[in-house]
Amino acid sequence: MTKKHDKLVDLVTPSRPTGPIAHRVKGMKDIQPGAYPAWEFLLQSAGRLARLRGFERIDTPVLESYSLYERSSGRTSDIVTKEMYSFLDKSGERLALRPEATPGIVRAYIEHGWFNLPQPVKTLWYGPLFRRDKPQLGRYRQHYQLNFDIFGEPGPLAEVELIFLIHELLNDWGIEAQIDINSLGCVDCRPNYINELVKYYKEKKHREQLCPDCRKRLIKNPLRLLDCKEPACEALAQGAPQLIDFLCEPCKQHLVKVLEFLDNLGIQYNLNSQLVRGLDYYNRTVFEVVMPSESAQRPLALGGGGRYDQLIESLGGRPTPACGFALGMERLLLYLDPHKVEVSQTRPDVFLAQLGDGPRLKSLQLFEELRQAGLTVHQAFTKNSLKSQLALANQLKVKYALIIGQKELLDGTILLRDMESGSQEVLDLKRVKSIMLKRLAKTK
RNA sequence: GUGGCCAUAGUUUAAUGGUAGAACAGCGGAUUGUGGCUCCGCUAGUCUGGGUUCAAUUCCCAGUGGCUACCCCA
Repeated sequence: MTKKHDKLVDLVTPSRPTGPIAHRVKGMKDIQPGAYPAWEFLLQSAGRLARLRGFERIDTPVLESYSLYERSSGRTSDIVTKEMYSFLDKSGERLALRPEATPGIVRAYIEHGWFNLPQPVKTLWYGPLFRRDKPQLGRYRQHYQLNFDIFGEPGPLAEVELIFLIHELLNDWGIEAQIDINSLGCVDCRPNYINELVKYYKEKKHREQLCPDCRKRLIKNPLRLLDCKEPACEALAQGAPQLIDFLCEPCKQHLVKVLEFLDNLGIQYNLNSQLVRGLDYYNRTVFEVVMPSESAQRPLALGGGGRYDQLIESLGGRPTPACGFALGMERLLLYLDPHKVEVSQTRPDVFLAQLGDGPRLKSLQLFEELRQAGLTVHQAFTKNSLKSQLALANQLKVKYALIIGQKELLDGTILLRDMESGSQEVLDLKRVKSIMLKRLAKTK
């Protein structure tokens, strides 16, 4: 039997390495025991609050065709050009590990004809994303995002609803972050602005002062010139034409309406004319949730999003207005109030302790019985000393310990110990289940 | 991708060119069946590969990884 098994292993790993096991891949992260409560807290909270607002949970594949991202995110964006994990499938098709969520969601919207659902369609999406950039605080090559999207709503109410939801979520999580808002205009007015902007920076006296990064930006992504933190560039940006002055009338109205609604709802925001998003598909309203940082020049973004009215059409769907928002899980976890997580944790009900073989057998049965009755039961049947069992019970923060030894087994009884007060009483073994159910119902 | 800092038990760290010390955690024990406090014991470590040297965990180089500031982004 072992022979066969060895052969199998050899087939899988022809040249078995002899050294230490391979290490974790750069930029990847394990979620270790004890870390999950915080993740679950975020997910459950997001799920609950989003559902109340009519968002429905969806998922899309991790693997998509490379061209999806090439077409949607912009051929010049860093995400597509430098950071995507892509490879050639055996079929010859180039595939990619999704670097962002929106294109896949939009693809699904088009492919399954979600425009036939009652509009607007509101979706909640959660999953891992892959970008091969240099790891840093709150940045991993595999990271998790929560995405909220609204399809089919052209009016300012769509982004207002998203921002309101974000506001509620941050509140629920005890995260005091700032919401930045800006408008990027639309296909009609933005080109005019960019022209003006480029013209301004191309003037010789201005161009000569630009930092090397900004010279690249001038060609690649002129909007980014505005938020460079180099002193010289910053000074130049002061005198540069402002996007807001170039917005066409509909865009201006749209922005004003968004801000008006937010004011009415009492949501704090920061109108930030420098805010520019890195992806090509955004138009009109863009927003970011940022956390000011003492060490970095730039605040850490916990999330970002905006309107993308042309994306669906450009991916082959019928023209559909849409907007969306993404929150980075790892970054949220950096600031999540641990107290909120702790409070959300429910303590286990019972720890079953046993002494000796007979009692151990009995407690195995009892364990099943209590578990089926819906109680959270812990045990350590492999441990022998009562001391170590109770120590474990203590660490698990259980409410009650049930102790059964030889004596109890003979008497048909069991000891109930209240782990908080330390008081103990003898119970009839036959009635444990009903007594425990009653007690735990009372404390709830 | 560019720059800076760093690399010792699971974690936080100490020390030395000559057999690595602690704290926390883990496990066990302090008269036989009682947790949280205390005390004691045990387990466990110099990232990898080269070089210098009688001798390297220590010095040098490279790699890898981490942190961090940029770029970019969640």
